[in-house]
Amino acid sequence: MPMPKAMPRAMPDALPEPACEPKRFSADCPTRVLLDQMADKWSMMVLAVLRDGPHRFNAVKRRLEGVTQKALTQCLRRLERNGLVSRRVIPSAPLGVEYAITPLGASLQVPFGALYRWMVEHQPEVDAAQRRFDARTLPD
Amino acid sequence: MPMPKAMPRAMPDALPEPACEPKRFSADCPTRVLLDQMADKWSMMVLAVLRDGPHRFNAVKRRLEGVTQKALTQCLRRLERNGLVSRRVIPSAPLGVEYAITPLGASLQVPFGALYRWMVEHQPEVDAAQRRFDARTLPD
DNA sequence: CGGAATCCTCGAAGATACTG
DNA sequence: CAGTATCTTCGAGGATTCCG
Repeated sequence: MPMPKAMPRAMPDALPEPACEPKRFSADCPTRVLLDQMADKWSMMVLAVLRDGPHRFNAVKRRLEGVTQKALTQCLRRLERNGLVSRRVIPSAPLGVEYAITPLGASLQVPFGALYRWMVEHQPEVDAAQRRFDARTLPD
Repeated sequence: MPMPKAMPRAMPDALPEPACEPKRFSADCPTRVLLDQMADKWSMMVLAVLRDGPHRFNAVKRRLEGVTQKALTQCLRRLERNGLVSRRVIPSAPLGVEYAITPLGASLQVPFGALYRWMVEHQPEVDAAQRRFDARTLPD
């Protein structure tokens, strides 16, 4: 599984303070690692599930409606690789793997909470904007 | 351009408070619209550029290293559709289009600031976790 | 049970060319 | 200048099967 194929690691630029000079931005900003992680269809929900305590693979899977085994495996691998989730093998009878949130993963939920609140709060505006846009473009 | 092909609009579930029941999560949560927007390679940088004031298309393009006109057009369309950016045509001589951040888009930068600070602050830990993971998996 | 390996498809990203 | 149109490529994502 050659996962880290083209992991970008350059240009510590991003968007700290209002830059007024013609500063240029590059796509391979280190913060992209996290944005890409959040972009994953299931990452945030996995973290939400694991907030209730450690879960086995199928226990997580059962709480995620419509996730495939492959997608969940990839998602958990990436969360583990980024240090947000830990994986522990239980040498029991039929085999068992337990996933748990790490302190790092738990700390992410503070800023994510702020973002989540923004999304819930402004969702009507976004929805209205979308309907306005679609009304202007589609029915031509 | 039939952009809104399968825009999900269902299941107001997400991750509000520590749910302790076997609540199930679905991928077509409304908050995905915003997460997918943030996931875009250039969205956040476009917003950062527009924070300095309105810009013409090529003015934005010049500040984004490596972006193609197609990618930038798509990105701006989506930002406009979601109500985060406004588009204004200037009927000048050779034609001109000015993009500006909306109040809604500006308000997003508050929670995003928190997230950005988390990313910068914890990037060393993420980086270390990645190196640890890769050291355990690759060199077998 | 918790995956890894394989095959397949479909849609997104890039390059190029043309236009109001 | 600010896009749209068309073609191709390429790889993520789903379905299925096999393994420790």
